[in-house]
Amino acid sequence: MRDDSKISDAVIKRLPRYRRYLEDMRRRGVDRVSSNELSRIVGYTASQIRQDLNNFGGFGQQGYGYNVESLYEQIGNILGLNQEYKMVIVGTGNLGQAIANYTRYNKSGFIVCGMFDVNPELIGLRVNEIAVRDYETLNSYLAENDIDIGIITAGKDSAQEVTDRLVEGGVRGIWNFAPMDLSVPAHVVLRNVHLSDSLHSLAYYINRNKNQK
Amino acid sequence: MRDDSKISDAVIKRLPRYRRYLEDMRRRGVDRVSSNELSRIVGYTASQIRQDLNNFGGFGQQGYGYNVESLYEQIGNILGLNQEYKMVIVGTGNLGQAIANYTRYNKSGFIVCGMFDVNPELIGLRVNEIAVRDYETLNSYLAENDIDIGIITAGKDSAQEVTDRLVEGGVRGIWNFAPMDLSVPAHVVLRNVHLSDSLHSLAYYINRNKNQK
DNA sequence: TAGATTGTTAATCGATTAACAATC
DNA sequence: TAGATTGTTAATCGATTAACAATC
Repeated sequence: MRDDSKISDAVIKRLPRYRRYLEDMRRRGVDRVSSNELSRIVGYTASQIRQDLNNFGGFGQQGYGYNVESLYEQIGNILGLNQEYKMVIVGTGNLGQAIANYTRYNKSGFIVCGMFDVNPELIGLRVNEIAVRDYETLNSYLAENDIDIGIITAGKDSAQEVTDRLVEGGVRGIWNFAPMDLSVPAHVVLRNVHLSDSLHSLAYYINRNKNQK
Repeated sequence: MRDDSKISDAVIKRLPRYRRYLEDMRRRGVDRVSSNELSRIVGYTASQIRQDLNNFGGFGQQGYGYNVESLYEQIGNILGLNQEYKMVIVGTGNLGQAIANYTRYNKSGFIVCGMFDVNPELIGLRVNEIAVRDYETLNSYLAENDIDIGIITAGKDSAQEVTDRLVEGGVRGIWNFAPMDLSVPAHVVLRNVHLSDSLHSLAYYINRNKNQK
């Protein structure tokens, strides 16, 4: 295995996609796949697939290809999906609930342990079987529980303040849905989901297509 | 203005981000900005900012920089945010509601006109002031209304079927939240928000950081 | 005019693709 | 063994950065 820190983000972002298709094949009972076949399915070139995988080691076998089950597992290991991650969600609106729901159904290692909100009407309610706690208790909750990931589905105005508390509380990663850029120390990982940015770029291509007609 | 079709997606994805910061400056009453200042704020190099903008024309002025208000407007125009987009949401769970909510508050040109679901308990309800309609009526609704964007917040299993109906109904863009890749004809734009992929890549970096300590 | 900063060309860097020897 | 397909090096392509002449 190479020095992981040199592997580009572009490669890392493709891994979950490979894994998604391998999961599919695995379920369908396919047990081997060549980089060429995989290429046709996932839409990257066979060469790129081989390059990507060889950043982490030789998972294939000449003349045979890749074992689907094994490659699926290996990619999971690379991503760290063989572990559990404890998460808290700050902001219990529809988006926060949607995420809590999703991770609950989709039996994965990402476990929502706590949900927090400032709204007194929500505090104490059970959302998706998880009690909504008072945001004021977040600090003490983080002190008592070893939380890996903080999910920010709170409003833009409070997002940085929430972030600071989460970082202070020892989370190692932040998944941000607020439409702004947060600052975090270097040892904390930040991943943004900027929905409006995504929608705006969609608008661009819609117009481009229209103009071409 | 150059041939838009040659502009890379990387550039397009940066535009909403520029615009976001310009909006901020504009609100704070700043009226000019140099590529150097902008660089410090948005985090791309000044060189890249100038390159990006010059794909679409010369918006700056030598010795002065860029006019904040004007550049903000121009980027909006490039993205097509000076128009309105009619949207339908298929799948009225938390995620669908979150999006309906967001676009309603955030006074933009993206208007949710209809929401659709298969669940009889939801049909007829008003969610965020928009009536939830029977999914079976989607075809006729699309025939009668000129819808630009279809938002897929339905489950994975129905996502492709929903897509086909939306395409058949004449939408020009699809914003997909289902955790799978859809096939659409070339004239329809597809933008995916693969939340689990995003979370999985976050997991990778969390582990990398941990291992480095 | 002098200083500042753009627009744009040229240089560099990195990522993707092609090619092929190694080997199952 | 012959055929297939990987792992890996080399070539290409594209995107980012640097540099600077143009010009406000």
